[in-house]
Amino acid sequence: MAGAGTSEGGDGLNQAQRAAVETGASHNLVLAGAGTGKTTTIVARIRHLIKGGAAPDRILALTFTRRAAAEIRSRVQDPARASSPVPAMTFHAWAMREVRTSPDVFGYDGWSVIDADDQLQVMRGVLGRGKRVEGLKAAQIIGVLSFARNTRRTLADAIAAKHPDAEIDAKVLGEAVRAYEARKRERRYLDYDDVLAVCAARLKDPAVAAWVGGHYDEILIDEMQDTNPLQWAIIDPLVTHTRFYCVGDDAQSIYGFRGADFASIHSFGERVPGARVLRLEDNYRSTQEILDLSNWLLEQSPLHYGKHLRAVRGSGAKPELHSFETPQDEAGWITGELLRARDDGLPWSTHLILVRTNYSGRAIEARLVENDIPYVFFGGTKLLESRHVRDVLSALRVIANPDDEVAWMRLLTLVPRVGDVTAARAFDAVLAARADGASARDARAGALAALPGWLRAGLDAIEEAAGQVDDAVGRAAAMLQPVLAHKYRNENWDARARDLAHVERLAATRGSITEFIEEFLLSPVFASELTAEPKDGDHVIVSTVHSAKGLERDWAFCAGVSAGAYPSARSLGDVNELEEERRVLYVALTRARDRLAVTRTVAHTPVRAWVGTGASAGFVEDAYFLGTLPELLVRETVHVPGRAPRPAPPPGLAVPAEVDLSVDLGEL
DNA sequence: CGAAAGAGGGTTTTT
DNA sequence: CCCTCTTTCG
Repeated sequence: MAGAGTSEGGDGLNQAQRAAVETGASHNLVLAGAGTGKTTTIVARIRHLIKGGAAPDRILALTFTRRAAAEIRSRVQDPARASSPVPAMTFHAWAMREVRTSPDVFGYDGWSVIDADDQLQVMRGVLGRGKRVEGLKAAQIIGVLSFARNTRRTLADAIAAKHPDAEIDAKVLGEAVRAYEARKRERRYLDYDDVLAVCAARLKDPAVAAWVGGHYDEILIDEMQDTNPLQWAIIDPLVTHTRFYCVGDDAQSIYGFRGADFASIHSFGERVPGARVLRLEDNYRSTQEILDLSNWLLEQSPLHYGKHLRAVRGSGAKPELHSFETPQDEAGWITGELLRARDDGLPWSTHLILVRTNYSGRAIEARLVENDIPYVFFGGTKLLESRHVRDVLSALRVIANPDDEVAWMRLLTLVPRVGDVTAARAFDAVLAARADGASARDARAGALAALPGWLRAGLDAIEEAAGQVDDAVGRAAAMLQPVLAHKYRNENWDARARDLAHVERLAATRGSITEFIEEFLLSPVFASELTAEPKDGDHVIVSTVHSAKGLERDWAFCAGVSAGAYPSARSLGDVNELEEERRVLYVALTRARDRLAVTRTVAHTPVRAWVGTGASAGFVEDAYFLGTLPELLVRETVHVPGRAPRPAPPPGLAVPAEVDLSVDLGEL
């Protein structure tokens, strides 16, 4: 529990925390450094409001990741009193809930939410054969567009920010973007940014803002430093209609890529008139040695965070720095430490393993599976992102929304001997029949006549079961079972089939296909949550640093802190990106309570780089964050497996002058 | 000629 | 693992 362990008062809060919890100002910003009890304070504030008479459903806690939302929900829930749960959810989930609950206010009734993969398909569709515009691939265009929308800048500005070196004609790119927007509208798709944008646009109407704001006594926002301009556009109009209680730390801003500007938290007072700013500065989480290393990292920055964490708990063991030859050795050593700790009687929940990328997490995941160590991987592959689940859901989607082109194309190309061309023809036939007024079922009967009968029969069966979503999922999985078993025959089909059974179970309580898919999209379930131990069982946590904010454990292993990774090579040349990388590492280091083990591969050679552009550019002798690490701050161990010296050959070995290298031709 | 299968190359971070 | 390009198959 963050922030526990102080002597003042029976509620476990220190003086600064209590002041923050009981503040009477209408708007508040709590600036809280790592480990100072940020989540504790939010949770205590919510309890305080409820104790003061607020109805739980008049309080709203907004977060940026679904993990953080789950954390708040579970900690607010008082086991003693079965009060109705306080809504804690991501910005996106809340925005969508508002839109869905009040279609007469927001519109967009019957539109489908699409995720990044679907966006990509739509963009590819409008790009046509070349699949590129101005040298940018579909994914890059989506990226620029999303950056523009989240930062509320023009496309041209976003291009300049994201691709400063490329010569891109914004006009030409703009046409591709317009085509993408038109296609989305035509198919009634809302992408993630649309969900926020719809909300922001409608809240501009003061009557709508008053009405929405009137639903809440107080809106709490976790990790305020990650708020981007699009999200501010939702907050701003509500400021006069409800109270805001925001908690954040500029040193932990790591969502710049999504448009967050960590400096915006400094102007909170001007943006939100009458806001009181409170500070939490005592770290209750870590030992001083862990904070010394973290403080040192931040002090190397040209930016002035003005942070110096002080450990209330006092002194402990020095952080460890372990160097290995390969990532496999690294993963093997971490696994070995976990097993050793288990033998010493420590529970699996002692440990947190932090990785920079999903990709690098997989190597560790594999070793955990190998050793039967129960774990949950936050930020790992989401169930919905796996291909087999998308395959099955495509069958549900065409029932829920017969115009869902992406789903139709995916479903149809699953049929043997059907590729893009045949599928597109069939989809056009569906559209044409529907335009003539045919029912969805009749449209399918005509358009799919030339395709195998199981597809039509299967879709009809799914439609009949549409009210029972788990039944519908089961029918879709059954219909596709033969083709999927073939498609994934060399790719772990058995495990994938089990996933599909999980999806069926998840669907059990949902009211409609649309509701289920939307819930699944906006609050994704991680694959490992289902395949690993049950949620409440004792387990190790593997997490990307981005998903780990707010998490803490007795031991933390920060893996892959190698030269070329911190900072990553692609961030060199941009001070802002470089500093965000620094903050990522800072977040990682500050997760540990007692033992911090930083691991890395290969011997360090200095990474020299130019940082910045124009007059502000400077040459950095060693960009690697740990390149200049003072020896005193860590205990370093180099794990290079000693190569066993080869014994000398026995004396007098006969060496042939030549070896016969020709192949035996056999009988010709 | 379109579709399927196989080989090779490359990966940020989240909703 | 995921996407793309190339080769092979029907």
